[in-house]
Amino acid sequence: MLEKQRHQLIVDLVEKARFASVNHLSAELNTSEATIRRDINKLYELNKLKKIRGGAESVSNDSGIKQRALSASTFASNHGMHGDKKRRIAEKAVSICNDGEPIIVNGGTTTFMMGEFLIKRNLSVLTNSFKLAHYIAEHGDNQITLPGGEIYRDQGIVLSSFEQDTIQYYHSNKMFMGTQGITELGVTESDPLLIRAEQKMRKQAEQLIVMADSSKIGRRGNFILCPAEQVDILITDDEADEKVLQELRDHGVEVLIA
Amino acid sequence: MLEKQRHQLIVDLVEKARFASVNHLSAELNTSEATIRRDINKLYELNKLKKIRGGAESVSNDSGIKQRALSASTFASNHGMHGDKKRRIAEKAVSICNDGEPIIVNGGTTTFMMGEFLIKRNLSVLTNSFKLAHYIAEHGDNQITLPGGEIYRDQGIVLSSFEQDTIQYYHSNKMFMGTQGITELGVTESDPLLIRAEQKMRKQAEQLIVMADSSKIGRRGNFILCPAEQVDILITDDEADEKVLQELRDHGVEVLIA
DNA sequence: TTAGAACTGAAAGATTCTGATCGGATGGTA
DNA sequence: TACCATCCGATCAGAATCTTTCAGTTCTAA
Repeated sequence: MLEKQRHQLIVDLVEKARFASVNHLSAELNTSEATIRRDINKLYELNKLKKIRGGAESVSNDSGIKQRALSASTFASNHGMHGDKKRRIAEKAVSICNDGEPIIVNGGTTTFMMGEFLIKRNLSVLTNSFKLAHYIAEHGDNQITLPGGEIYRDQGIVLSSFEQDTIQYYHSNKMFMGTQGITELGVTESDPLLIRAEQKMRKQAEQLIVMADSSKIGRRGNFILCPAEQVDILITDDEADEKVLQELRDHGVEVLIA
Repeated sequence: MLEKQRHQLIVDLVEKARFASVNHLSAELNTSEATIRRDINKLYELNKLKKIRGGAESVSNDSGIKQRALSASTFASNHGMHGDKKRRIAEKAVSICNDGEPIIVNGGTTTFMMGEFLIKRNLSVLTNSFKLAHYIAEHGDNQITLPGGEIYRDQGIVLSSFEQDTIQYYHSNKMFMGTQGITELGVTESDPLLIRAEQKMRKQAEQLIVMADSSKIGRRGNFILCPAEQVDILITDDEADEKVLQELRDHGVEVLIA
């Protein structure tokens, strides 16, 4: 990571949380505390943040609050029932990507959490999630590609009614998607719009990777998206029903525990 | 690969991601780091990018860190020299649209201000401005269509390198665009990227409506976008040079004062 | 075709950055 | 106050990056 990028991330993190400790920053940016201290000193010289014992503080009172409101909504979902699990699953998902690799990410709350980890990596992302694209555009420097189409606010996605699409020029090894439920019968989704969006992108990727926290395992949603055989990898957490997982393995699904 | 091509690619990559490391660029362009460094130096001389340790940074966005927040920067510009004028011009632009009408809006700061008024109306909007789309999606309930493509952070636009595009299915009476300068010789723009984006969308609209505050009237930018004859309506403010306006009228441009 | 200019990749040396370490400073607690 | 844990700044070796130089290649114009 470039020094400038690190500086930007530090300021972002400080702005977002109002305060950030040296320890936290060094863990977050995967660098030594010495470097963080040096960075904080430089940013302090530039008046980009306040230096306080133990870390750094946001320099602006006004805009700080505004920005917090913005990002608060994005991370509000983090603290849901299965927030932590989802977050770890998202982390695991990003970790299996290779540097520089182009990936496809479908809209949804689970996949949205990949954003936090994607911005630390150098991956090229195609996503129909307007929210994810916006998050990465603001916080990261990944290359981002959006399909064309209309914005569906409720789903937070961009979807075109036409076959011709920017997507067709994109190719990737991995496509990531969330799900409402997965059983040995297949992957299900709750919203037909999401299904259409998913199917468009799925053609362009070789591996289909499904992310589902344990509450989704063995559950069935309203609409069937695809049979279990077509899933290459399932990422879930350690509370998933082992019986269902075994059935999925029998259908050729590789199961990863986050 | 020709040097010129390489330079273009480097600038593109830097624009898209805001940063690019020497290492990454040399891998991406399949050339030695020595060459990349030389290229970066040349492009730096030409002010096409900023040189930073480890790589290069996008030049468009000066003070960087603060402005990164896509939505925060939006109203900052409101308070610029011509902020009020721009705002009134944007208001006028929206006012000439008919309810329910589909319109095309090109990226840029002036056109962005249309957002504030668009959300109060019932118009269907096609825009390549990621910022504008985000603003309307958050604050309004208009139907929004985005072209597919990659996100260019500094311009805040989505642009595809391919001809095939969602845009081609869209048709509209009116296309709105800002400009860096307009004279009887034509409409000019500062950023070649914006030109590419503009020309794609222009084909889909019947009327071309240019928005330019008085400081832009009679001024010339770096790149010529189109001759004055192709402009149907010009919206400007009451301080515009009347002599230039008359010349434009003689070229068939209808001039509206906001 | 040839001479000269421009470009490229590689290597050497200078510069800057990073991570680790250590003594001293700071804040909290009894 | 005395003690402890933690944090900070200074320092140094090693790593990464930058500039310069040089030799080989490609391009250009006569």
